[in-house]
Amino acid sequence: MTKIIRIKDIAEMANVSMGTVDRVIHNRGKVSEDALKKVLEVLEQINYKPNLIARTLSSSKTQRLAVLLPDADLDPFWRSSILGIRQAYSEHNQFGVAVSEYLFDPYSGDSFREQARKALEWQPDGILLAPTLRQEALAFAEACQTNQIPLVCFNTHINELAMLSFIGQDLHQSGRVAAELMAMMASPGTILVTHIGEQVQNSVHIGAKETGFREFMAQKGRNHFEVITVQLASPTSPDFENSLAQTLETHPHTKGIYVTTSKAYEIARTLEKLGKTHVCLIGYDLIDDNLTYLRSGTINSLIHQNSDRQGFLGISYLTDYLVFQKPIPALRYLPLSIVTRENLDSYLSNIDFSQ
Amino acid sequence: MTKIIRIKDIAEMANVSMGTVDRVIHNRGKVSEDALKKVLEVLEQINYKPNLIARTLSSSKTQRLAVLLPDADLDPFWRSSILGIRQAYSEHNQFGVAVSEYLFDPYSGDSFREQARKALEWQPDGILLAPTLRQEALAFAEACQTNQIPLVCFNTHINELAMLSFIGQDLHQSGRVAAELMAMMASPGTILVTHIGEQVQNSVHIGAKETGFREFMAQKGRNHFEVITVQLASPTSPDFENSLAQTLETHPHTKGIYVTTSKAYEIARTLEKLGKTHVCLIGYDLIDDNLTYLRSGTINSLIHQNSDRQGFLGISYLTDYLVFQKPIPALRYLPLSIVTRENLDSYLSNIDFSQ
DNA sequence: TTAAAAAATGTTTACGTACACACTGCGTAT
DNA sequence: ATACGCAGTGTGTACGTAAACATTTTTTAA
Repeated sequence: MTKIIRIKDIAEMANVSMGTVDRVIHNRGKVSEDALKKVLEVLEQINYKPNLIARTLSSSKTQRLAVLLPDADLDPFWRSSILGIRQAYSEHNQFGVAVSEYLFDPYSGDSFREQARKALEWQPDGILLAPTLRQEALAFAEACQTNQIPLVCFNTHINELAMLSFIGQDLHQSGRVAAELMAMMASPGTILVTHIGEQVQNSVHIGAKETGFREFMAQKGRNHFEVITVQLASPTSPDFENSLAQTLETHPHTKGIYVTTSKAYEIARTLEKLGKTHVCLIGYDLIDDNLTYLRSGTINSLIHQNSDRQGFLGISYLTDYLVFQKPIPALRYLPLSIVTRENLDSYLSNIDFSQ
Repeated sequence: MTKIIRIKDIAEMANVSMGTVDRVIHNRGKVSEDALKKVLEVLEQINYKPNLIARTLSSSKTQRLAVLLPDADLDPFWRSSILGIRQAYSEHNQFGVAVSEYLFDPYSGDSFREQARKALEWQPDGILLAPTLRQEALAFAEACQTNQIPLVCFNTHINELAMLSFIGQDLHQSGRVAAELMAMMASPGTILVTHIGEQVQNSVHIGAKETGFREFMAQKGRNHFEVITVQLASPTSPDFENSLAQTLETHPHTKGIYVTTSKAYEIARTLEKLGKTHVCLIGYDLIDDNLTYLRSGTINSLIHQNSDRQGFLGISYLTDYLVFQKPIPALRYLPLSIVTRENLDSYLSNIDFSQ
């Protein structure tokens, strides 16, 4: 059992005071070359590990974490992210972190900019961002950089955006998983890749999924499946049902539908109305509406994006970085979880992510 | 921002000293009814949350955690558990926990008893146990109870065993998931449920899986599948291959094999030799041998028991309980993760479980 | 009734770090 | 010569809790 080495011990070894050692460790300057050298030598030699408990207790400054993500009332997809974030907060607030949520309309640049402004106004020490809007996110990231505020992003990866860490999924591979499932479950025929009233800014995000899906199908399903991309109207518009019904008429051998977003329930609802529930339907995310149809069997499988975990890890990473000054990974891909009727509950029962 | 309430504040509010408050909080006795009442009233009123950081710093006693599980060299299944345990250790040792591993031969009661003895000899403050051997585990749990050492179990649930917390999976449901997958992937015909040279003590453990599997098949696959249970020789014996070959001859319409343990690779190897790789093979756990055959396609799907996470959580729970004196859940079921060729890598890349 | 024992209560210190503050020389400006 | 600034250094206190220790009050026994 190696005895713990304290700043006091280092000071004694280097024949200086604790204050000097402290200044060296934190690069606060005001140290003579002579003393600096002596302290560094000792540090080198003994591999000093600061006691994070003591450090946290001592500098009991609360770290402010601003969270910037779409309003779950406008898109239920984000509900689970929020849950993960709150869970992380409840576990970490004892370490002196404060979390403030800024919710924006995922399709409004103005809304984003306003919330971003408010977030910065709060003078946070770290920011967790869901960069759904490309241009706006880039501008915001730049603002963070000039203000020296560490930024962690989740869910949507934007290449050029400078950030401390990204937490999300491999979208390309996620498309391949969907295709694999489709090949397992659907009979040979036409497979639709549907885009539902999507905004332009999501194109990269969704494009990767489709590429992966088609890649797998080209390799493994060539002889059995014909993949066709269709654009449907927005579910809020009255045209939605018609556009789907018409598509199914145009492609009478449709055996499967891949929905690249969390909106599979919209398709499921319409399929049930049209009496076409035999079509194999694969979508994303364990939001309530999807679960209903997964349970009823209209949705055959969902790929779980682990958004809850994304949010949880986002806060955890920022806490580790700011409070404990631990290194955090630049990229964290979460598992591509396949959810079916039978293993659904085993995912739902995990409301807690600790660890 | 609600100001933090310290013991000192409580003492002032109740008109007693800090010492008295401390005694009340920790039930140390030596407090008059009068004072007790006053303090309890204040505590009731203000919902006191102790500062765990300060608490840990103050009582800087190292907690010793003994881990008792099978030797991964004797059964590779346990390798990932160890990884999770070590990961948890590396994240928690800053809070003053020491972890010592005691590895036993999973099929030898003597080996277990010896390691158990050594573990207790070390005088641990908490124990993490994989109770693979029923009788021995029960005896050990009793010893823990008389010694007042908190016990957390993982992987194998034993009903009558008194423990602080269990971490594992819902085995019955896991069988259902396997059946669901089988129904998706296999053509109609005979499905074998194989038991490979299993020991008697595992019977309960494995029985639950088979029951779940059959339950699903009875409900959903009645018309397509015939489920037959077969007992194969141990893979270490030369009879193994023969016993499988013969079984396949006896059941010529075999379209799927469900292996209730992590030994699917043994079947896969033999299937490849026999040239019968078209049989749909479903097993458990991401151990290296299994991965090879999952990648080659001979194994169609694996159910991931998240053993790494089980180990990680085991240590985390004990740390929370002993160091931070946090309440921990009595039962924690982990997700029944479905792993296929396409989402395999997304599971493997998650070497870190933090959070 | 009083000394001793026991119970109750109060006070102090330690945990390891961070940081404000105090102090020491030394050179420069007044 | 005295005051001042300044770099370098050392000291003290706070963070909130736990636990050892010291003191007071109450109870018990002779």
